[in-house]
Order: sequence, then structure tokens, then C-alpha cells
Amino acid sequence: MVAISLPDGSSRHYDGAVTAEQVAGDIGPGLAKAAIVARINGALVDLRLPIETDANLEIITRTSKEALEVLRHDCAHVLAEAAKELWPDLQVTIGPAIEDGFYYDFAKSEPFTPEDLVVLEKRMAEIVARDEAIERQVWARDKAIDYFKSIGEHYKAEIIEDLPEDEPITVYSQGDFVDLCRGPHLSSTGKLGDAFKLMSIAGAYWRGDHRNEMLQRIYGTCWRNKKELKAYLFRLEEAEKRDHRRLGREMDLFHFQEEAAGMPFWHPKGWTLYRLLQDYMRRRLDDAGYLEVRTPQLFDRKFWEMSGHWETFQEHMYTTEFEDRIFALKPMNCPGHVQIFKQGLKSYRDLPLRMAEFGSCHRLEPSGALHGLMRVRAFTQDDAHIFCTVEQISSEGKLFCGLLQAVYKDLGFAEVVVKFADRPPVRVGADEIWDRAEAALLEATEAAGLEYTLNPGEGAFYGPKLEFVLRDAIGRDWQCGTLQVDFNLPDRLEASYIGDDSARHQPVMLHRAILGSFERFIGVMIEHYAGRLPFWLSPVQVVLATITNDADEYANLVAARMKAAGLRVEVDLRNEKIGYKVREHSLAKVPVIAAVGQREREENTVALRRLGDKGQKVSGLDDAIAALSAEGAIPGGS
RNA sequence: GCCGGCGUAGCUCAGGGGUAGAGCAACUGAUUCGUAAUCAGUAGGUCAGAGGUUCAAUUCCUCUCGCCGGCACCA
Repeated sequence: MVAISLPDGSSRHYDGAVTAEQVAGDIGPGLAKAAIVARINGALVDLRLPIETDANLEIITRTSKEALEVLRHDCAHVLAEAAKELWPDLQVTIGPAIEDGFYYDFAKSEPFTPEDLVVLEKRMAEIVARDEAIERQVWARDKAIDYFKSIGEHYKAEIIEDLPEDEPITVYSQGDFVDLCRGPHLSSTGKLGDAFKLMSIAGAYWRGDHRNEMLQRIYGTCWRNKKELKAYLFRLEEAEKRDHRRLGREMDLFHFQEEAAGMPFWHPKGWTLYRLLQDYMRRRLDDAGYLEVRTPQLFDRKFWEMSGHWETFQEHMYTTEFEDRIFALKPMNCPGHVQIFKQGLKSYRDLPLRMAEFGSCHRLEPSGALHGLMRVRAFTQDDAHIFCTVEQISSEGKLFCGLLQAVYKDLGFAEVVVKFADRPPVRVGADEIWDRAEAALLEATEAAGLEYTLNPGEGAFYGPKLEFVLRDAIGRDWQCGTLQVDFNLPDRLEASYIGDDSARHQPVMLHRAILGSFERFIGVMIEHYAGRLPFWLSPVQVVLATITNDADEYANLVAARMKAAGLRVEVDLRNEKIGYKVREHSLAKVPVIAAVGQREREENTVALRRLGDKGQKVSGLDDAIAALSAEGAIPGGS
């Protein structure tokens, strides 16, 4: 007897082994049809896997969340089958489900073309229409290796060779296509449906290692139904509209050009935004007891050898040579800050010493890594180093987490995820110091009320770190802030302080940044807000648009008063219709358009139109100015 | 850096071995208008750069640079 317990608490009994497919059929034909896979005792398995002992069973249907991953994985297999049919000489490798879809990596001598995607997609639809049964088999290791070698699938054979000895080799077949796979899979290709689409062709290294050969990756997306697919494609279009590179041009914030690849040119409006953010950060840091400094851009190579950066990052540093010496543009600020710390003798009474710099850095990033403001070669960090004792790590960490949360909140990011990265296998420092540092950092995180996930073994070689990840308005994650504990650099650069025991001690250095870099953070903000920045950060807060020339004088007067109240105002006196002006300034994402005509002039009012609103609100001039300047106040003020 | 794609006016894009075209923007003029495009006219280009093939190259080929999609990298 096999007893199958179902999620509703009921159970069914069978004389012998049974499959989830049979159980679903017994419950009802509708369920059998909708079934995708089964969850047996917590693990997802094929519908046709025999259940031989008592078990908890849940039928996963198309509508359930877990179905998506299976559908996507199956879609990858159908893609592989289609590719194999169309190009029998290519080799298949791996093809997992990923967020929003799947990919499959192929080894093929000729590159795929965009037209190939169309042909592949058509063939995939045919395979779905064939409704081929998908069958699972367990093979002996040697047999599997021999088989895949015999059909010329050397990558597959390599994967099997590297699988742990005790891992069962499961092989799935659909039609003539046989693939090594852990599963689970649908019971037949017909269940895949038609809500999939091939998206792009890309290159990818075999096993993710740049020393290996490049494979050709095809990305696709797959959903439970056409409606979801359509919604996803729409979402992509919307995301494209908020691309900071596009908005940067449309809003006239910045540009790039090839003579300075990866180094932004900030236009007046973009620089206004940059300055507003910097002023805000500067005040936040002042209030939090940081001391701002400025260090040189160019250092003798020997300096970077001492700090240890030359050895690792030489290739990624800009250098120049004169008087037989090599100099490098600073790629980071830490060693410079240590030099300031080392000036004069420091006492334990000086600690914690919080040293901040809006440090301009240059890194020779690989050409393929550049991406708008998100990855640049010239950038400015909101960098600071806290020199403190081991005992102070916790309290300083907590203070920092609090500051970071306040800043993110002011900048409009409510969701912050924290990753705690602890000691890596290769590291410096005694284990007992690591114990204390990790404990202190964790304590600080918890005390700050931040939720965190563990990132085991991912800490820096010199100490544990926290990574702060922002979630933006459309659900994308951006790692911006960081807090790193460093035992190494103070040692290498011989920083010390005199303790209360009159002996020399080595300070701990906390590296920390909130924005990460101004450039990248501004990029993230532009995308988060889709260009519609908060009022206090808008480069132009109000445009005064006249309806006819009769109102020119009044418009200038209103603008002057608004400017006097600290608002950033532009005047549009052009001889254009108000509808035209509204459209233009709306597209430029100006938050408030103040229209003035004869009526406003006579009544001493302004007609305020908010970006995105349909109508406008007429208010008295004094009220409007008072309200707008209150709204424009920089948050977090003391 | 690697794989693939792309590079034509400020922007979005069409074209194609016989030295270029549209819409929007710009400029000029008319219009003075009440909330997301007023009308007309004018001007605008070493077709990314350098070589090569050809009687002739923006078009075909090679290289370089840049950008885009990924991968790798990210102190």
C-alpha cells in the first residue's frame, strides 16, 4: 500500500507504486491537464516518477509560481532540440532557467544570426506541436560518458566526468534529442505552450571561465501564458524608456564621447544635480562627525607597491612617466587617507577618526565593461575611512548603518538589502581577530535594524564586509553602499596610535561608502525615478511659461522672486502656444510648470501644473512661492 | 579583454558601386494663442577614422576607434 497525502489534508491509497500524473487524473481531468510537475516530500519531481512509498504530494499546476522555472527549463531544452535539428553539428552544453527566462549555450563554428532566432523559434513551436513525450532515465556513469562522446557531445561528457561519483546520472529524452539533466521536466513538449520568445544572441565562456573557449548563448523568455509574455515585453519597453543614457541626453544632463570613453561630460543641468547630491552628502557627513580631506590624484608607483595595489591592479591603473619615475592616477583613496592619519602622533583619544573625501578616482576598466554612468573609468566616490579600535567597530558600524539608511530614505529608496560577507579561505589576520570583527559587524547590522543575508566566504581578504543593495522602482537591485573592516592596510602602511597603555597600537580601518560613486548613483536615481527626480534634486524646478507676450514682464518678476526664495527657475517667453511649452517642459521632466497670462498678472497668481498631472492649480504668488520653497528644502536638515 | 551586432543631419531612422533622404529639433518669417506638437520657408552631412579593391566607395574588403547585447572583470 502506498498512501499519498494531499495538501488539503486528505489522502489516497494505492496498491502499488503510483505516479503524480495518475493521482492528478484520479482527482480530476482538469487537474491532470493543468499539472506541470509534482512536489513529493518537498522536492519537485516529474509527474511520471513512480512513487513507491508513502508520501506527501502536491500537484504543481501551470498557475503556480513554481511552474515558471520548470517551463523555462523545458523551454531551454526545446531550444536545444530545435538547434540540434537545424544544425546537427553543433554541440549542446547547458541551459538553465534564469530570471524572466532561460538561456542555452551552444558550441557552433558559425555564429548565430538574428534570422536564425526566427527559424529556431519556428522549429520550437513545431516541437511543442509534436507533443513529444519527455522521458527520464537513470544511466550508468560510464554508459552516459560513452554515449555522449559517441554522438560528439564532448561538453556533456565533460560535465558527467566532473559530477560527484555518487550523483545519479539522469538523462531526459524528447523525440530524438537526449540530454543530460537533473530535471524535473514536463511530461511532454506540448505542455510548454506558446508563451516564449527568443531574445538575443550573446557570447559566454564555457563554465564561466575566461580562459576557456567562447560559446554562443541564446537568451529567451518564457511565461505561463501569452498575456504574461506580453506584459513582460511591455515591461522591457518601459525599462528602456527609463534608461539613464537616453534620459541623460533627453534631459541634457551629461554626454560621453569617444575621445574620453567612460568619462562623463557633465552638462550644466547634470552638474547641478551632481552638486545638489554632493552638498547633501557633505552636510550629512559633517553632521555625522566626519572630517573632509583632499588627497593628490597622482602617486609614485612605489606608493601603490607599498599599499599592495600595484601587484593586483597594475593593469587597471592609468600611469604616466616623467623624470624616470612612474606615477599612477589614484584608483582609490584609502592609502592617501592613511598618510593624513600618519601625520603627527595619534592618540586613542583621537579615535574614532572619520576621514571623508569626495575622492576622484580613475580605473582603466576593460572596454567591454563600460556602461553609461553605471560603469565608468573616471568617477568620484563618497568615500570615507574610519580609523578606530577593534572595540569601536560595532558602535561605528551601527552609526554608519543608521546614516546610510537615513540617506537612502531621503533619496527615495525604501528597500535596502544587506549582505554580510564573512572570512574568505585566503585571508590575512588571526582567526580571533576575525571572530571579533565579524561579531562586531553583525552586531552593528542587527542594532541598526537591517535585515541581512549571509554571503559566506565572500569577504575581502583583509576583513569582513557588508554590502548594501538598493531595490529600485522596477525591482532591479543595485549594490551601492559598502562597509568593510580592514586589518591589513594599516599594517602595510604602518599606521598606529598610542593607546591608554602608552604603547603603540594598530588602528582598524573601516572603509565605507553610501552612494558608492556619484556617477553611478545618479544613473541609478535617474532610472529609479524614470527621470522624474524629487523636487529638491531637480536641476530646474520651475519653468515660468507665458501664455502671451503681455505676461513677459510679470513672468520675469515672478521668476526673480522665486529665485530669491532659493528656487531653480527658468523662464520661457517664447512666442509659442502654452500647449507646446507644456509638452516640451514635461518631456524635459521639469516638475512644475507655472503658466502666467493676463489673468495671473491681474490677479497676482500663478497657475501651477505638476509633471504628469492633467490639470493645474491657481494659487496666489506668495503662497505658491512659500509652498514650493518648503517643498524644495533639502531633507535631513538639522 | 572575449563573442556577436551596430556606427548615415542635434535626435529617431530610411537608402544604397555613379559623391545622400524623411520626420522631429534648429534658424527665419507669420501667428499672441489658456495647458502634452500653429503654419510656412531656410539651412544643415569628409555617410566614425585609416588603408585597400575599382574608371568610380558612404555602399565591397581589412584594420582601428567607439557604442549596443552578453561573458569575463569590478580594489
